[in-house]
Amino acid sequence: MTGTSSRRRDELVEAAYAYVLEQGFAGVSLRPVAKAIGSSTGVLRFLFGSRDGLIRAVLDRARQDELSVLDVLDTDTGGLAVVALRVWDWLRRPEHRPALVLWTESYAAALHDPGGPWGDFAQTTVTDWLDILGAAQPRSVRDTAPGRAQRTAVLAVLRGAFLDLIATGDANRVDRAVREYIKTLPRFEHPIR
Amino acid sequence: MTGTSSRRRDELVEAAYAYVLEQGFAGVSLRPVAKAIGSSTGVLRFLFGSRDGLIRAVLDRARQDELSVLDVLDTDTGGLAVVALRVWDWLRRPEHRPALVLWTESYAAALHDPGGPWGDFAQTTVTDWLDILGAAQPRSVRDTAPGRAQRTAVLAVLRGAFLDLIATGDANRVDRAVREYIKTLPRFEHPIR
DNA sequence: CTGCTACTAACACGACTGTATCAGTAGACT
DNA sequence: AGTCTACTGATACAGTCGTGTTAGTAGCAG
Repeated sequence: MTGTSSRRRDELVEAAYAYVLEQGFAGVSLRPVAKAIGSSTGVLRFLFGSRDGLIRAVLDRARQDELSVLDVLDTDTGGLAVVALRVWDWLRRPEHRPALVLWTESYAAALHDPGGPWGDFAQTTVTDWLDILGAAQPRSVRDTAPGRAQRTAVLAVLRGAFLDLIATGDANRVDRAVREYIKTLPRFEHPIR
Repeated sequence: MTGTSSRRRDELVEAAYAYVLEQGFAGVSLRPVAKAIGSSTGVLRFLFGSRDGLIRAVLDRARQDELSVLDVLDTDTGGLAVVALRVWDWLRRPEHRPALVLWTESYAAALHDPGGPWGDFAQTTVTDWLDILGAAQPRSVRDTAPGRAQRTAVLAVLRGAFLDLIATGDANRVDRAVREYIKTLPRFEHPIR
């Protein structure tokens, strides 16, 4: 009954997500969360089963937010370079900063505690994005080692760049770095549908 | 008296560092740490002042470990491409994985809690490494916007790549991505001493 | 009305947290 | 012998943690 969705549960996940975006996962304990979102530990435990259940629910909500980039992506046109640029334009927006900080925290937590509520978040988020980028590569290279290496590099630049950006805030320098890297990619390739 | 170094303090920092490399910073609480390293909460508080003091000491130790790459670096020869490759050869070694996981955790923690014991770790580690990479660039480009963008991209690739590596363990794919990226850098430039 | 579902409120339990206090010891220096 | 420094050990306090329990309500279906 704890994984089931319900009206109230959805509301509380949304509120808890907003709370965690501000406070981070680290400091999440039931009582403060409950107080902040207008609930109680009893209710949270009823709806989510446990603290880990709540964290899993919020993490799912965060993942869903992360994958909202896909709405603006359209991997069928423009090839890897254009898609990479669209992703970057999403990543660099200041309003996404809290989500990226939270992403970083989740990634780190998953790395040294794979048994925790984060599960295989780190591994999954890498392969998910590699798949997304792969969809923008021409069919001829997509399943080759060079093709995998290329999208791996693109992902690495994007990840490294936003890490830099959220730490230093130096948008000009980082933005320039990403754009000049993307320029080196083959442009106007499009995958065959 | 808490920041002062002493024989016993140094031993305990070393032991605590080893412990944190395994357990991560998140789960660090005084009693378990003390027990694991053969000490007690009273002693830890005497030598480090507080839990935050202990964390700062361990983080300092970790930073010192991270900067041990400099011993193998020699930014005076080979230019940015060669230096980047040397850094990558350090990052990709399996025995450095725990340190990189810890680095990621510290970075994330510093991002959403700049007032905590991590201080400005995230910002500092970026600028430190940009400086290191900058030292490998020719003097002619080092202080230009394109030069800064270039070392920013290099750092981004390295960071993104090891994030990928420690999550997926797919050494072949990631290694190939990094090497092929580095190939696109101007080679055999050396900075004027 | 009954009964069911979804949800809420209040309180208690044992474990664990960082911090505090204070008496005590081993070793070196004078 | 005296004193100082560095360190140890034990115990205590107040607070927070996740979890458990139990009783209760509002709304709707029959």
